[in-house]
Amino acid sequence: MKNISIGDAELEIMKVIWKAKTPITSLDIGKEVGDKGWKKTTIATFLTRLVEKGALSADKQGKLYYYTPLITEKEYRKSQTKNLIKTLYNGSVRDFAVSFFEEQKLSDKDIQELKAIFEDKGE
Amino acid sequence: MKNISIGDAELEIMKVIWKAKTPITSLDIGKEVGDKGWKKTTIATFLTRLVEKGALSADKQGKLYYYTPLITEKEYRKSQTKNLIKTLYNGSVRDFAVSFFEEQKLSDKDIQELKAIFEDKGE
DNA sequence: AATTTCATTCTACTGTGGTAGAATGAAATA
DNA sequence: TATTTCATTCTACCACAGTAGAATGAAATT
Repeated sequence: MKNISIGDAELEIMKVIWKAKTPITSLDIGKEVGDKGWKKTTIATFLTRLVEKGALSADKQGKLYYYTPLITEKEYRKSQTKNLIKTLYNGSVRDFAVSFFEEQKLSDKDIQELKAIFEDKGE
Repeated sequence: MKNISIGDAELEIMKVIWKAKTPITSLDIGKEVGDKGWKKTTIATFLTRLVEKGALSADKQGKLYYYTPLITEKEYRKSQTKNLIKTLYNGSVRDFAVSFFEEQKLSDKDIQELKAIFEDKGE
């Protein structure tokens, strides 16, 4: 469970792959991130590095590689959140949660929803 | 309100300065972070860079510089949290909050405390 | 078969952060 | 005053991430 470090640009690639739900080629990735203006080779570099880091696996099917995530988006979000709490709140989830709710503006509806989650947890 | 980027090691320095509450010299910073095993010049580099980035101000009093934070720890925590939500949850505080509480294990006491905060907010 | 196409690989440049030795300059001390 | 001390500055190296041109190799097309 090593902490893979994924850069901002690399993360955009991961997001596309996560969203795809099924193995995807660099061609399709390129289409998805077209708005970023990245060259094909740039995307290829990101893919290579993500594979090296163990964030993706690459399977050659015929002439193309199909990329599959080795970490789920959920896991990644969780590890990043955990890391932020460790780094900024001394690892105290409680401290984080308290200041989070003090500072973020949540709508009444959001609060209701969270209360509901708590009720579930309380059982 | 530009987003200052502070590295992990630099952040350790910031933490010491935040904790100090009052302007502090690199000498005292060095004492505080002694366990990190950083050389004096390493700490000096961090300080210089933090000043360049606008995270600190440096005031020469007599022969020494006294460093003062230009961002508060609270502001920094907030901006980092906001950034994480933007990066990983499409900017939706609600989505973040929901999955956060679904995944983190909070004690009953923590939950009580959070409920209390909600009550306050609800008024 | 010759040529074009195009994904992948190789190589490389840039900026930033972690790290620190060497040089500097001024105050403290001998 | 000569010397030592020591914070600050200068310079530099490495790793990593962002970015992409050039080379490669194999399939598709002519």
